[in-house]
Amino acid sequence: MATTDRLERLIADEVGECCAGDVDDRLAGLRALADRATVSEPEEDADALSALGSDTRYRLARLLAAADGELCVCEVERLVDVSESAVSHALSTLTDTGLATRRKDGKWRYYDATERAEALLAALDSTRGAGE
Amino acid sequence: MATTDRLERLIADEVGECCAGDVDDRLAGLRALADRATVSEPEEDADALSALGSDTRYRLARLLAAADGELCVCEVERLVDVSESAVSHALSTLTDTGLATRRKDGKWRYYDATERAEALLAALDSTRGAGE
DNA sequence: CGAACGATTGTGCGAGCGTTCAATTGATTC
DNA sequence: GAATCAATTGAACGCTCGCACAATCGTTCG
Repeated sequence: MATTDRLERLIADEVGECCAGDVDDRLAGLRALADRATVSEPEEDADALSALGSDTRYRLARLLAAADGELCVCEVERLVDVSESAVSHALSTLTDTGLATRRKDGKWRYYDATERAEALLAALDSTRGAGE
Repeated sequence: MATTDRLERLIADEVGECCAGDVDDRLAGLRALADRATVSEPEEDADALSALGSDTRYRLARLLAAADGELCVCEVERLVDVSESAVSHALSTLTDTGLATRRKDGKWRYYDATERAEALLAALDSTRGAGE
């Protein structure tokens, strides 16, 4: 691990003085913080977020969430201005990352937004324009 | 706009028969859906999501949210395994996308998670592993 | 079976992202 | 003012991602 020089100076700046014990305490606090910040499946989370972070996938998720039920691919396709292939790719990604569900019915495929997608979009809606 | 052939066949499959009025009704519904799915600042949303979608930025946001107060860059820096510059870049991106706040105090810079970041992380936590 | 159809999948290319390295900015101290 | 220090910024590299195009899969119907 790196030197504790800078951390030592930070503590000295903050509380005036600093002894070795203070540095140890701060380091222990940081380790506890790291533990607290650890979640079970961080990659799943990041995958879902970056999936929703693409324009077309974001729009598709909005559409699926706004619909009061599932939508057929051929319906969604009319509402975005990308190719049919791109829509299929995007919906597959959303499904793989737990943001949409897929149901087959004959030749048709129906998609719907999952609880997780709706929760993320709701989180965005409830904090829009909030500076802090 | 493209042909309505496929949509017409979908409606015929779903409800047995289909007249021109049915197609028009469905199209009107889809247009209404598109309106409902439109939000005021979609790019802001997508920027925030893709910002959180990067591994290091996700970890940093988790740390800031788990801390009960602001953190100095030199503290955060010890908790991730990337360069100091990368941490700075990541924190700047989080700040630009409304997921973190920056405060200057002398030589030191303190960052904190915004309400928006905490809402998104909470949404992920509350839906972890939920297949839907 | 073979044709028609909805949807998916693979490929290739251009654009954008994340990282490191090097240089710089602001602020503090001597 | 020069030196030191915390942090930021810019440039460049490598890599991934999103899209369109073409081919393919799975289903339905004659």
